[in-house]
Amino acid sequence: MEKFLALSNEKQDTIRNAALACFAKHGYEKASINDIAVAAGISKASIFQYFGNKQTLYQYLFDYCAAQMKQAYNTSALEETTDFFDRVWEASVMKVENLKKHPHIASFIASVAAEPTPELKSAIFSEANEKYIASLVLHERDYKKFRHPEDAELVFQMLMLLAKGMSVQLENGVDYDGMMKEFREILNMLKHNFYKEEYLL
Amino acid sequence: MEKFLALSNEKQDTIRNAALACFAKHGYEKASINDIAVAAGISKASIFQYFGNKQTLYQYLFDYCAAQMKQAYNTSALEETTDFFDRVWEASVMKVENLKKHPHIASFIASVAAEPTPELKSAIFSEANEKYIASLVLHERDYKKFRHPEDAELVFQMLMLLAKGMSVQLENGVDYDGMMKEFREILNMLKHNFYKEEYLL
DNA sequence: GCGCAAATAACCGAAACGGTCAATGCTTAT
DNA sequence: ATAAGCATTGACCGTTTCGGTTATTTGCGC
Repeated sequence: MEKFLALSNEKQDTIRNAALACFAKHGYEKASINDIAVAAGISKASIFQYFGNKQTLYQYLFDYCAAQMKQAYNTSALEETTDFFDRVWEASVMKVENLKKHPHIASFIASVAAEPTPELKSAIFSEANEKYIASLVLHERDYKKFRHPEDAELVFQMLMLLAKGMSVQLENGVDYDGMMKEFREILNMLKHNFYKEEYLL
Repeated sequence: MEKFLALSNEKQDTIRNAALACFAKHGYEKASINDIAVAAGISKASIFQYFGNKQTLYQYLFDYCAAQMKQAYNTSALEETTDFFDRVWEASVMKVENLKKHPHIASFIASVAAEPTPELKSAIFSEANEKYIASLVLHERDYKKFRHPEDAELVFQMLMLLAKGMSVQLENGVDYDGMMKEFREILNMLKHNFYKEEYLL
């Protein structure tokens, strides 16, 4: 594996992305090293040169993704933002920026959770991370801004579902910036309809 | 193929579901007849007895899904319902009931669209169907009920995204009834916050 | 027990699998 | 220019699995 880490960063990225995409799409068993090699534009033998065997490559990708996902969120920025909808927006931007940089990590992690041999660490870790971010976004002190304070939690759950829908769209090739622009408009609209007038500037 | 149609409906269903799930998960190339046979609890040879070859089976499933999806929506009921949010609810119930009955059709159709040899008929047909339902749900005459009539279209787009998010959750094993209950609550909440008071009973 | 169709175990050649290795380039130091 | 050194790969290994066929077994009405 030192062989692989000695490569240029761009080449590492190409290979990682090819492997992540293949494993995500086909799962561990059905993704062949040859598929990955072709997708990466290198020879099959090179991959064995770099990683020794299929399992080691898979484990490496998993560790890489776990590390990358921890970096994805800037939690301190979230803590400093005072408005609920602004925090939702910030967290979404962080998520999408990360998705732009590493387009296949999310679907790879999702596919690991679906493996018949579930190292469910992945699902658990990934879910725990999401829950943690969620807990940073919704606070009780946000409730009072709502015309009907009891709506706040349901609005939040709705926004989580909305985010899932957006992720699907992005995976299907919808453009990032257009999607984010629409999402920004949705947040503004929700704010104007759900907040008391005194909290709208 | 007459051999297959002579089977009992339950057995047909078992085999179809197994095949749909395998093709949806792995795609045409990587889904093997053996996978399907094991999933269906019958022998590989039987599948060839019924369908002759892999391609014929795939084509049969595609035709079957297309036919099934046309039946899924009761458009006349939609046309008779006068309130926007009620129509959204009705269309969602139809979609979810269909998903309960035929759990793998949606993902199979989605996977056909992702085939490297895209008979893009599937994507086009499926999308056209969705667009048509959408056109039945939102009418201009709904706008006036909104506190801000210009919000109506964006609310609708938001609800479409929300539906996508819900589909993801359902595919991941979240229970149907709980999800639908939450969605009903969301719709009520939106209605109460977006409609003018005079339109709330 | 017999006849017959439905189901399958056993099998086919071909292809693809994970993995190895000797031969090729491609640098770089002399 | 050349030889050493190393990253890269085409060709190959034994094994498994592929789509598809065939010969045998099974279950069932009579």
